[in-house]
Amino acid sequence: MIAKDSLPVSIKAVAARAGVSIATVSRVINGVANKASAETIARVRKAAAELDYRPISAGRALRNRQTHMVAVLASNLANPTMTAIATSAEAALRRAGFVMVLCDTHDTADLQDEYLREMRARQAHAIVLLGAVDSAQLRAVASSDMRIVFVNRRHPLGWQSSFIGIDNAAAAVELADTCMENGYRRVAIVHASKASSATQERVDAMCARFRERGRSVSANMILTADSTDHLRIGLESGLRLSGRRAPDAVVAMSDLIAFGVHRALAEAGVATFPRIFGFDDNPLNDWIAPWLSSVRIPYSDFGPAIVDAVRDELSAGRARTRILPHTLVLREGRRDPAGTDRR
Amino acid sequence: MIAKDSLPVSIKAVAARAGVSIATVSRVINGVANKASAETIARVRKAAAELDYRPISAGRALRNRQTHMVAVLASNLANPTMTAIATSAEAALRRAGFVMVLCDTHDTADLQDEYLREMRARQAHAIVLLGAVDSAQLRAVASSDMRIVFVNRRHPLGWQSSFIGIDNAAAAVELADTCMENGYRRVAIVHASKASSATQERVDAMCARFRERGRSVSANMILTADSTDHLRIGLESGLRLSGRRAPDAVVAMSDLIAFGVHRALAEAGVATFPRIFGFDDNPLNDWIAPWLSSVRIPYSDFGPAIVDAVRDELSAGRARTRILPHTLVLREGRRDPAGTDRR
DNA sequence: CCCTCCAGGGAAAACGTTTTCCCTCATTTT
DNA sequence: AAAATGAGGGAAAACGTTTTCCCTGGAGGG
Repeated sequence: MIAKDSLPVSIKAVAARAGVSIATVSRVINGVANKASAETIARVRKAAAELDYRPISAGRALRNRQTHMVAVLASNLANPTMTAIATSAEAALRRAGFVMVLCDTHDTADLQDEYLREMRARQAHAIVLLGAVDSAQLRAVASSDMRIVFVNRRHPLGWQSSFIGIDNAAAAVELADTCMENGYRRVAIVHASKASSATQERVDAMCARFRERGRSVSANMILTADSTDHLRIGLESGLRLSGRRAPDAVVAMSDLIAFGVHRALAEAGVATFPRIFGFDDNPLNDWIAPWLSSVRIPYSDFGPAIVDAVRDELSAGRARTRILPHTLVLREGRRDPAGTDRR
Repeated sequence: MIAKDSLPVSIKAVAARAGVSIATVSRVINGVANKASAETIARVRKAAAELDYRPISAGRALRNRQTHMVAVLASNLANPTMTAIATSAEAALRRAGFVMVLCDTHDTADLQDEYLREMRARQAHAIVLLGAVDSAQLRAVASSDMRIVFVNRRHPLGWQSSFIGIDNAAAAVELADTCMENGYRRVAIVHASKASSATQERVDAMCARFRERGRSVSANMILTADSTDHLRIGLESGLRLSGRRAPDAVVAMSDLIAFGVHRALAEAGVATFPRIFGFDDNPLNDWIAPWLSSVRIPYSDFGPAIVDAVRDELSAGRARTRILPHTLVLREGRRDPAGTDRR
């Protein structure tokens, strides 16, 4: 086997080896019909294969003014659910011929802006905002031709835009109903910032449902904490909760929050453990959180949906909303450290 | 506020607006000294700011034959530890002026090859192999000038190369010693494919240590399963384990494997629960796996180390090995579903 | 007063593609 | 037999940068 040239092989090299012009090579590579004889095609293919040629993407990008690159801007990669969605996106994008660049905005406008600008400069094919936050560039970008897809959280300003997510209100209603059917009378709600449309929708829908069924929702049963770290929010809220008369159930607006609550209650050594509900259904729950019931987001459906959205935005559709089906996963596993399950 | 041009603003526009040539704009943007008067610099800066100009990266890439893009090829993004490292890498790379493209090779040679070729075509600044597998392109790429950094797993063929990871042998010895100090006489070892240098080193070092201290290591206490899914490996091994006389301790070569083992034992309803050890120390362990002791990999140190490696490879160093410090995190939390902790 | 040198800045080449023209034959149609 | 058509393929422009030359004017030194 011959050692490869250390300098990258360009279309010129292939053309020379095949004895044709670079135009012909380009056309063969791109499968342009009726522009080369079968014999020429074969010769070019052979030369390309022998040299292990692959077009440098910078040249293509310059000419075509677009790369086959999709940027995923996630608000928090420490959240396993985000990475699960990103993982699904990666696979689907690869199958569709894209590569994924993954960015963590840490839920800040500054970082999101920085990345939006960077991705514009890199001519990303599309940008997926996995948990968008309001920011200057986000507004500016609306007037450009940039393809943007919102996932989980809608546009912070409510502007019309492509969206992928679950029906948060419906899921919240299901949770409320489940609580009432199980006879839980004292239900605590723990949530992160309501700047997130998802959180807002969930909390609002739950409260509305309770009231609709004639239950009052006391304000001090709705807890939150000033942080972007869901674990911490859960922990702090859980500690505050453990100081009072115990609730029958706790509904956390994300699994991470639920983890925090659970830990707080466990460490506080509460006597009776409440039923705990979450959102997302972390892929690991079956394995390590058998005490957690959760609204499962269909991670693996997100990838394909994102690819669809990216393609749609390209053609015409613009601003389609895709609601993916969620499932309420009820788990009955041990719920407290002492093993004194109440059922 | 004026609506932005929908067509991207190029260096030409800035030059026109500032009344200078594009050469000057380029030099000002790139901070080339002694090539522009203070006044000119100010004018160019102003024009660039007003147009919100940022150089299209394709142009740069073409000219400079390199992008500021680092590809991270992970063997399994479903593993939270991998994503934790990737997350750390993302942050560090961003601070260093790079963007990260994240790829999942699913531990297959085909996908790794496909991505290696793709990233060569995209002129990635460097490639980080987070769990490399042997593949044709991996061998081919050695003779090119591509910068490659191996993380966690060394080069599958043992070739000299940049490496970042922990001292697996030392950690394994610590684990073995801990087991012996605690008086665990029947210790089971569960591992994934030994094609991974990390796994190999861990298992070998543990066995060696046991023998060194005069303990025999019976083959039927070393379990594995034919899968790349660590959870499944753990589950299957755990089920086999639960059919026999219970071990005092189980050492899993990754936390995911440990999760699988734990679930198997819990579902099998074993009477006495063994102490369980893992590797990686999943960031969520403190919250949801208080029964798991684990060798903590310093995730957040990986990002900076990767950036260093990427820079080193550039200049001269080539093939430096960076061993990051691990910690054995011992947890004493409830270990079994029935709460009958043995201590 | 002449020469040298330097700061400041422009023209143009080069990077690797894709695609639009254009040209040349050979074949078919009138 | 002349004309139209079409297949096959090449030359060159264009995409947006960076950087190498080159030019000009003025300051400093002899």
